[in-house]
Amino acid sequence: MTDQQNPRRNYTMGDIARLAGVSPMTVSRVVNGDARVREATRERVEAIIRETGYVPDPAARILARAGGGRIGLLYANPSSAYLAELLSGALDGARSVGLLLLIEPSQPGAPEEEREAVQRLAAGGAQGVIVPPPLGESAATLDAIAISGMKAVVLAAPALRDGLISIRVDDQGAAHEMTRHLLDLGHRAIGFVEGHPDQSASADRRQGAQAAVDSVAGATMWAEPGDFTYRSGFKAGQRLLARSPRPTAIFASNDDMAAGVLAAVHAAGLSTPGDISVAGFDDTYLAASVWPTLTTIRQPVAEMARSAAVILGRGGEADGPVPHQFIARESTAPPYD
Amino acid sequence: MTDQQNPRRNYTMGDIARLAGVSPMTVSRVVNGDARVREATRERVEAIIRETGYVPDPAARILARAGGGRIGLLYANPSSAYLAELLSGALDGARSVGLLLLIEPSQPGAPEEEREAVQRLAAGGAQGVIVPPPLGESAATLDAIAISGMKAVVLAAPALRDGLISIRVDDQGAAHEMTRHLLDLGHRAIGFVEGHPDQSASADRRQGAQAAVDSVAGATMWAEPGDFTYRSGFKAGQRLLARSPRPTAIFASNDDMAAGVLAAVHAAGLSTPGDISVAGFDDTYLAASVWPTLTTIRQPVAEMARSAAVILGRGGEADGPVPHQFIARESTAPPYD
DNA sequence: CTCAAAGATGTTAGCGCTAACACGTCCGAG
DNA sequence: CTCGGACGTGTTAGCGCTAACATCTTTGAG
Repeated sequence: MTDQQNPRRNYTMGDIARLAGVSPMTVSRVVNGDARVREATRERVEAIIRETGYVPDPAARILARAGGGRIGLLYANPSSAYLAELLSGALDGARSVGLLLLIEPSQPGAPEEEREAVQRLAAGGAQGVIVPPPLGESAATLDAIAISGMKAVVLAAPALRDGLISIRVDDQGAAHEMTRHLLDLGHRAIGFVEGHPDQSASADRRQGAQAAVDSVAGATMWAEPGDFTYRSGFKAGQRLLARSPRPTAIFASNDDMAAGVLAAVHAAGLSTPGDISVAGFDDTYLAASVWPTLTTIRQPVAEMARSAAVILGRGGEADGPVPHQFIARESTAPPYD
Repeated sequence: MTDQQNPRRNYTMGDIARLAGVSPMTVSRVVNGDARVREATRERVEAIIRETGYVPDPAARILARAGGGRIGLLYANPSSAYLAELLSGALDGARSVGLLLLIEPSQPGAPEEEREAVQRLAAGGAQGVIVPPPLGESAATLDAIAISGMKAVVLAAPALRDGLISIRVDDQGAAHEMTRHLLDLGHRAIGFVEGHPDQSASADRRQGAQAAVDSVAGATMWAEPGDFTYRSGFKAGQRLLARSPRPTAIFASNDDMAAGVLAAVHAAGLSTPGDISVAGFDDTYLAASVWPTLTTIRQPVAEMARSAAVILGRGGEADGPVPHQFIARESTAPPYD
């Protein structure tokens, strides 16, 4: 009955269909890239869509898919440096496969909270869930996911359970590469700051670094524990600087800790990279903000999140480790000597 | 009380209605807190809901409200420290008033991108939009919002256009309070690092600080420009430390810059708070991570985002400035002398 | 008691979209 | 020429929920 009443209403699929002289179903096919549409028809519809700026209503889309088409993204507060990238990537990936992204805060370390976050996602109708670190190695979260029956893609962590899909960089290889860089600059006494012991990437990175050091005669590496926080990096840095002989380069397992190391170096009255080279890992926002800017390894978080969303939507597997990238900045240089 | 019931299949409103022996409409009324339901009925339905763990399908809800019930959240990359809090708050607020939150990345400084982000939100059917800094003071974003006809709540910025609602702390008062703290400790030569000139909070904070300094005889303040980045804080810190007489305390307009100042202090071979006290603003994650931890002003970002969502959903106004909180940590102490 | 105004609940009709199937066309094999 | 089937496109029937109105049930004033 009500034909054209609300002027400020957005176009619906029906409007587009009318304008293009086809049925709504054909518009739907065009929008979803269904192959069985004649080229001429497709073009006509696409022209109208472009003209009107039509965007299909996600809610209706989801609903029509009978409860399907929803995926969840868990997020943990502390990794806030990640968050923006994680979010853009996941949002983008979800949009590209026509999924609704449900976003749910979790609280790593509080099993009950973790469980509830997963349950809320399941209750919200999510069929799959993207699990960023450190949740991907938490028993509480993984158990809750298993019970819920959702598919899951874990980011930057191994697939600890059957059915999990893992998307990660080659931590060991990347750490090897960074260490190699320090060795090539001429450093022989290298300090290493480990990541959180509960995350397997920590061990991987350490092993990669160690392997590189072992491959060069006369090179030594001292490792200090850390937990991926600025503070732990600061303390580990202090311990490493107190050693004698003092390392001429310090490689921290992530950027936050590298920034902490930087503070420790300065607090000790030394300079970077003049006295001590410092390297980080992840290439978060921080890496390019601190002074001097950090030489680090770029982990394509947005890309990884996008893939995760696509995999959850279309099915399919991760195809091997995600490529990382070595980023040379100001914090590393040859040892003064 | 976490029942371990299986969330296998998702219940629909019809299921709940059948189990409670009422019509779906009555369940809808209970779920939405409609007053016109007999107490006995309400209780029966609520019991079933609790038992089954039923959660109404957001997509269906939105759809049924005929395009209504959607609000958008713009987000800007650089403010990543904010993001986690912003997101939790907005998500929470949206949920509490039954709205779907559309999240859209924007790119402050790129007018075309900003415009498109707003348009995507409008095309997605958002009726209102939450605008975090620095977008709330960008002409491109504000114009696009005005054209789209969406309501908008700007966070931490003034209402630069008619119809905008602003939610912010009393920047001037908070800065006054922090400066007062430094003065009370005995500092008389105070350095101030300004925020980005395009954000009005920068001027507010500066004025608050200046007013406090002016109220104490013999106290002086030197202000250096900055732009809210770590790097600008570092540089401003260096300039302030080069002054003579050297300030004994430096108040940076946000935590990122305060961290930069800290680095500058250490790079100059000085210590905090022994030689120089340092204070920040915002109380982001960083403030509690750096060493020494920063004395700062807590801005309840999550709370503000939650209110924004609720205001967009229910209508209503912001009621005056949001209360801030002074947080004393390790980075401030009496001047050594 | 009666009747109408409240009060409580049910019915109907979609919201905008997409499965699943039905219906043309047009083709080449027989 | 037929006819089966491939291909394009339209039709039908909801997905789970909520406005708007219809339909009962209470009330309590008169």
